[in-house]
Amino acid sequence: MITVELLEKYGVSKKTFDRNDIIFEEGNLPLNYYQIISGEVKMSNYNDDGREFIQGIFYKTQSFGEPPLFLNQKYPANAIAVENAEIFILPKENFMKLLEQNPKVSIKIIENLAQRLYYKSVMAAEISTHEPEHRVLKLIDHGIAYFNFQKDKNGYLINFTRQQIGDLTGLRVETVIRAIKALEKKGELKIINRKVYR
Amino acid sequence: MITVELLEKYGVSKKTFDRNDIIFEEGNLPLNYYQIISGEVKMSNYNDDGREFIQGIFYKTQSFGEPPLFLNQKYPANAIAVENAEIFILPKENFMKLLEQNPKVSIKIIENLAQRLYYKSVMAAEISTHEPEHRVLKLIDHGIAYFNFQKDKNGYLINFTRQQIGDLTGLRVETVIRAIKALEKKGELKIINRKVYR
DNA sequence: CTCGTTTTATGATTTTAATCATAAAATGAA
DNA sequence: TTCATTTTATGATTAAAATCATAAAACGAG
Repeated sequence: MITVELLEKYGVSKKTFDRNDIIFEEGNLPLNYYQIISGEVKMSNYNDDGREFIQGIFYKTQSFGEPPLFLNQKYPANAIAVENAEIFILPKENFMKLLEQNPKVSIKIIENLAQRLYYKSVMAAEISTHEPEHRVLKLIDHGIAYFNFQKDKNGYLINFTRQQIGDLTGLRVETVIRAIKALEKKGELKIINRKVYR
Repeated sequence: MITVELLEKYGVSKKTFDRNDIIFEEGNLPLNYYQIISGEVKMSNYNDDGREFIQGIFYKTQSFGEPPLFLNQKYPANAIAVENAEIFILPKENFMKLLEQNPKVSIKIIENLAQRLYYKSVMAAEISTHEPEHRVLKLIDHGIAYFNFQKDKNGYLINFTRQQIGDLTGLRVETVIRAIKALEKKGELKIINRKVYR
């Protein structure tokens, strides 16, 4: 998102997180700009009985957690490393100075926020008004365009677990399993030794 | 959002829309920047059997529909006048030139997108993992902060219909009616001749 | 390699909100 | 000011996904 050179010019630091480490927590005030060097990060909420909702999954070069930074509001969700991750951390003041002094970066930020808003619009409509199979398929098709799914001879490998798909679509894991089976039967996707291809 | 003077400098035009007029439609490519002068606009989706999901409601001074403009993507939803509305319309090229030549406007845009992303994050988690009463209350509390609800001696008047609340939370109107009654019984809000106060 | 954990899987049962039916009250356009 | 439409309301019924129970397969840390 923001080039390494520019980040270093403004005093960025690096930090590593192990699988399941918390990067920041819901309810806390934002202090930094975060940009992934390597690994995978999820932003998610937990309701009172521990049920998870995944707001989004982020990969290398992507930033996350900016909205509350711009609004001086508390984080609406937690950021957690899904696998070992290396992350650039830039203190808020430095980040704001960087933005001010480099107007072209603003455009990049706008495009990034616009992209995330677009995803949330699509998924909100799905979750509210469509049945499980439709939701799952929409998530998968969005993922092919914006998550880093790899294509091989069987098609795109959807490298999410059934549980993750459930947490992204507001469905329980059993419902996702049954929806995926039904979609396979309809020829919308393939299951090759438990892995999903589209 | 953007000052009238600046908009006029870049050749903005005004257009009026009657109640239920379509401003733009899902699937179309964005051609303009829209900013409300007066009236009320909703962005919403309809599923196959006509069920509506309202992405957001916008009032005077607010802009809407920018994300696809920045991404050169099709609109993910329709924009419809909820009541007679007067709207500034600035062609895309002019808007982009305005942005380029006025870096401070970018910051305003960023803050606006961040605010909308924040709302969507909160509501997505609600819709996915919480029961009707919780969802309705969260929408109302968000509305007090960000929609233009007016306070009087009974508290904040929630000037949404039960149907609108349903379309914003993914619930059917009967469920919303029952949830509001239950919330009144619990003392979370008041119903004074059919109007909801919080 | 081994063993505990996670993931996928399937069937039975339950719960919850949707749906269906109906109607009174309120609103608004002619 | 009348009449069609919208909004609020309530009860009965249904359908769909959640929940519960259980287990095999796969994975991964040690």
